[in-house]
Amino acid sequence: MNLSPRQSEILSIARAMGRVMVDDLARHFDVAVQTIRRDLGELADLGHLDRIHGGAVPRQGMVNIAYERRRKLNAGGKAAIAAAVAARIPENSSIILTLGTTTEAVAQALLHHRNLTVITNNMNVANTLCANPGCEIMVAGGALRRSDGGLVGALTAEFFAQFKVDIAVLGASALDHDGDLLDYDLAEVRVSRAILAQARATYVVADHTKLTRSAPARIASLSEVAKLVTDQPLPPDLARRCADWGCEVVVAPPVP
Amino acid sequence: MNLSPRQSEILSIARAMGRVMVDDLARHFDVAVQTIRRDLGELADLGHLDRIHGGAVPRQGMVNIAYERRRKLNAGGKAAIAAAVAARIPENSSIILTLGTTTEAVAQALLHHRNLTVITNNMNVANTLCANPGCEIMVAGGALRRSDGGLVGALTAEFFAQFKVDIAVLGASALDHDGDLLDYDLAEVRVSRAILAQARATYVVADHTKLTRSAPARIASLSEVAKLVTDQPLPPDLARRCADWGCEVVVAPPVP
DNA sequence: GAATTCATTCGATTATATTCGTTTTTGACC
DNA sequence: GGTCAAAAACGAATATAATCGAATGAATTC
Repeated sequence: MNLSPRQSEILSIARAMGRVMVDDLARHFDVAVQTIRRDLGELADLGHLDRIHGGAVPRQGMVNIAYERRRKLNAGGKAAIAAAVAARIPENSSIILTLGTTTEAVAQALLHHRNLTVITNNMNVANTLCANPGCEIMVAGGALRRSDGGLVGALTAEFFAQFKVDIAVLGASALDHDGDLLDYDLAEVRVSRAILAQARATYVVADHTKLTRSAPARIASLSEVAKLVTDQPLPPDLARRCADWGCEVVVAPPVP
Repeated sequence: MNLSPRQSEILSIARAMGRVMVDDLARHFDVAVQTIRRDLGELADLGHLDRIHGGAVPRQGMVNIAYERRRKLNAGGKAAIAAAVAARIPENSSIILTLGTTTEAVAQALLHHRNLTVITNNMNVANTLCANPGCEIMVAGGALRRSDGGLVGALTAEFFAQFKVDIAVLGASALDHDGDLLDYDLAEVRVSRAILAQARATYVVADHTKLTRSAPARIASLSEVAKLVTDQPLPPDLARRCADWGCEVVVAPPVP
């Protein structure tokens, strides 16, 4: 999409002033505030600006817009799941955190746990948990994927093979009606499978939006998993299947 | 969640002053103390601050004060060295970047190189080069050291053993008169030695402050190194020795 | 134990998303 | 050129959501 002249000017004003306000811009261009809002919204979608209440600021850094948007998608549900998972991870334990925005929310929720050992192939998780001094962090080696800060590939799987942890927190791109965990990227699936083998218990985190999606590669079945933590009740047939498998389904209560 | 402008400013005030008080901030921004409290609470939840009674202090996680200071120390010299090194790294090549603030400056200077493969055990380097889409990044696995974002340990050394690169850019804590590269941490030294073995050519980066320092562990001798890039001429005896060894000494011209 | 400071709730204000109808622009065709 | 239909841009109205400040009682510091 091309920028309108007004949008270009908004952008240069924003960059020059460090911040623009909706009202000021509406007066400056003599248009309605809704029009300005639309412009700002589009500029934000294109990654040029960040919306703030009442205006916008030029975006600094952060390479990946699509990923930022994914992170905001159902942020409430993810926070709820994260809190529920964190409550089920005891202090003084060792865990693996994998890729995915939900997993990153779990890392946020673990900021105040003490004496954790966290092994992760997610740069965002590592950066987040840096702020928790009571947490030893092992970063898995591998090729860095810009789109989400993930470390993937054969070397990553090998790395995980050297550990054995209490709990693995596994993300997934999709969760189908048969209870299969699915993903888009085969390299990532291999890593996930290696992780599954190295954990005494596996918790899968997946918000309800994952139930309506599909993906080509299969990671595992919920039958191999100890808990599924989600934010809305499962469809009855899947819930029954989980019960048969002994996979505990945790529906996280919303956090206020 | 995105930080509001006020939250960002609170954060930078906190980092600059070492501490912020609720009342002061409320007066400074001309808002109610409850509003400030809310901001501080959110910043604390995000791991940026720690609440104390009446205010907050910056959380020292990865935002290591000592490290930040080291990074600012002789920043000009480091930038000069970085530019000189970047000029000597051709595009379409594979390199290793190790720990150290000077190495991080090199990463900064490589932001516009194309088609690089960079292998690093430095989280800061990885985060920086994320912004360069023409650069494939491999992150070495290992234990994350909060003080400098370094990945160290036996696993890290093993990881590097699987690669062979054109150039390794090696940092060092100290450089003594005999031309020995020294470091404080034995685990890091092991990694550095593993790297030395995996590179067709090694460039050592060390600004002049490293010449007056010492450290207990020996990484290698300059005789094993192709180039030493520094920011001020070496003492004559060391310069002569480097010449004998065939180690080219590059004195980087200051950048304007 | 007195005084701050804090967390929480509530309501008021303001900003936002969304929808809809109007105006303007565009481009194709006669 | 002129006409028309489709598309885009815009503004108004509405419901939703975010922000802020005041009030309350609990927790804390001294």
